[in-house]
Amino acid sequence: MTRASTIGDIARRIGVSKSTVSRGLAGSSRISADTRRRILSAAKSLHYEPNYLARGLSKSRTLAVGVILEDIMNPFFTEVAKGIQTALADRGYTMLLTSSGYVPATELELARTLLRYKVDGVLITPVSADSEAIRFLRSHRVPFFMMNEKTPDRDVNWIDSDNLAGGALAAEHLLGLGHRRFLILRNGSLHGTADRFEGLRAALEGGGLSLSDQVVLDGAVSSQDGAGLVAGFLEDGGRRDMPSAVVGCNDAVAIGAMESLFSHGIRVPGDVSVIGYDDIYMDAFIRVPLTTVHQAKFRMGQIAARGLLAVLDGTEAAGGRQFLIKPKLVIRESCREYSR
Amino acid sequence: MTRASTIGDIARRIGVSKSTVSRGLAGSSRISADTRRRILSAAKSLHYEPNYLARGLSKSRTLAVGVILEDIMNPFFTEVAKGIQTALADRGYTMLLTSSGYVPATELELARTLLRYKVDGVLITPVSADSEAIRFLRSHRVPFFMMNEKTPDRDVNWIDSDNLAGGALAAEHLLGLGHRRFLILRNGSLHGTADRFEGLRAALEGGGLSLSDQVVLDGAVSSQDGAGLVAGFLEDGGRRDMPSAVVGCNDAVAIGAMESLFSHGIRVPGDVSVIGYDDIYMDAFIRVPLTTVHQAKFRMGQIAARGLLAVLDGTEAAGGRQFLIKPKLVIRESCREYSR
DNA sequence: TTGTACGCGTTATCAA
DNA sequence: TTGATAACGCGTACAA
Repeated sequence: MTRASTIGDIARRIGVSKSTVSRGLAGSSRISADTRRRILSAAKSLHYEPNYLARGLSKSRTLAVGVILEDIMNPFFTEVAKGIQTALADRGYTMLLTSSGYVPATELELARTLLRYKVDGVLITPVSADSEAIRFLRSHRVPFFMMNEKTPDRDVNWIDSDNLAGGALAAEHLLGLGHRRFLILRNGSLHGTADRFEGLRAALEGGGLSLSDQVVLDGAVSSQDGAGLVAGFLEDGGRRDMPSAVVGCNDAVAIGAMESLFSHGIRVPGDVSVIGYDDIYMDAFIRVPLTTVHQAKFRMGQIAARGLLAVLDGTEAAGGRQFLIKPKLVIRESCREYSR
Repeated sequence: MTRASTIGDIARRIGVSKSTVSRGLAGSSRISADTRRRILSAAKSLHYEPNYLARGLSKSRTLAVGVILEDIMNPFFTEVAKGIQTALADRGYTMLLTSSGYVPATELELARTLLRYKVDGVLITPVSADSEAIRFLRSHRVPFFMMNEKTPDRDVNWIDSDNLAGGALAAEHLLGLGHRRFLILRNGSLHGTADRFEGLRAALEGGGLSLSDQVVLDGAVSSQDGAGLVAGFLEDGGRRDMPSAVVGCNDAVAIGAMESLFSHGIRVPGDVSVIGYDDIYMDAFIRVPLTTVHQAKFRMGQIAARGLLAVLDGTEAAGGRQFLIKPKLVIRESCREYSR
């Protein structure tokens, strides 16, 4: 295994010093046109590639940004990643992508690893706004941007969609269709979905309904969870008293729930309406195209990445950039007017 | 912004040399229990984190593996990534995940970037077995493993599913259901799907059919492509002579095609049968659950990652590990017996 | 068991 | 315009 060539090899080849080669490669102005040409040609024939470890060590900047997503299998997050990717590529930054699987310990481990690789900054959809990973990033003073999550803290950067408004949007749609009893699949430990639940609750009470009349199941995050919770409810006698609408805290959960309803012989939207949250691309393809609340995922990633870069450039203060995106209702086929 | 602490800081704090600290943190045996304890405690109170750039530079190993996928939005690839991730994590390696978007120039750029970050090896689902990225990796002698692709080259590592057999599997299923005319959505420039097409062709001809009687549309890779190709065909007069079955070169394409059929008032499987390839998780959730050919995605990633690690360990030769996985048919609801 | 000295590949500072 | 030298943080051969 032949060693990769370095600026030292180039220097030796054409008889100049390493510093001259470094300047030539960096496109510095203080260098003669001729030596620059010789340097470039030698670099090419030696298949030279710069060593970013050495460069990073020397400059204390790596041009790499770490990204921690909650679940790489959920198209919501990968679309956010695409937004990040384009924004970073525009500026010559590299994206180091990782996935926590919603596990706080993994999230912390990933933050730690990224820090050790000396990324210049981190973009993260945290499990919660005060997860250990977030505290870790803060205590180590790594520039970072939270996505899909918010916090009252004034010195943290975040971009989130207005989950309270979104939850209300979903509730009002169902109320408008005449629904009065709901099966709500939430996740109390994920702040974003907790807010959606709050918005929902407020809208229900605004409509004169009591939360205590609703069925609330906690712990939903994946489509498996959604299917499992619904199956458990139905097989546990819930069938006799089935609510007329199911509310998923995200689309994955709603899709799983819908599938479970079908396999128990319950039709959507004939017997029961289902609504989700996120507007992932597959919503249009599923068994019954899903009515949901749209989030601007690509833009979320893009804005967060650009905000982080602004911080890294030093053109922005280190913290306190905060964005709240308005969600909007997307009506497809999974919700229908309630008929006794 | 306070500088991150280093082994030098620890050394100064407790009055030993940097090498002693290095040994202490590495868990070397040649060190007294007492100094080790003092080192560890100082490291903790200083919030020390090792600098992987420096370590990598010094050891010429980074414990990082680069991964280049074709499309991070396609669940096929993210499931492969999960397999990789678990295999790498078991061994303390970090996964650097990237996505080429099927663009050869991007793929090359990513390979180059990963090399510059001095990853120990690369796992890649290449656009083709002799893409520039692959040639780049070979010429730079980076240990790598191709996934979802194969080559006759004896010294390249790869794992692929038997696409010829898989294509035949799909064809034989449809033939068995009585179908005789097919709309085939292929992609000639992606070797894997080209093989599927070959297997399909062979099976058709084995069944006494001629390829020239079939409708073959090229350039399919995403669900948008599938939808667009079908829409183009239908709106261009294909409707009058619609084949009884559509074959997608992957599930994304098949799902897009199915959606387009529906929006043109053609029922699946009532009027037309649809078959895909990959068995991505959403196949079960879509409008008409998709009959498809299963690929062991998670295992593919896992095997490739373990194979690469074996090479890095030096326990295996640098090249020539090759795996062909048998695909299998998964029957759902999108294909039905042909009736007149 | 511990310390000294050097190398990894690059950039930056200063002098020539 | 160029070169010598130090520095980035860590690991390691060698010496003590």
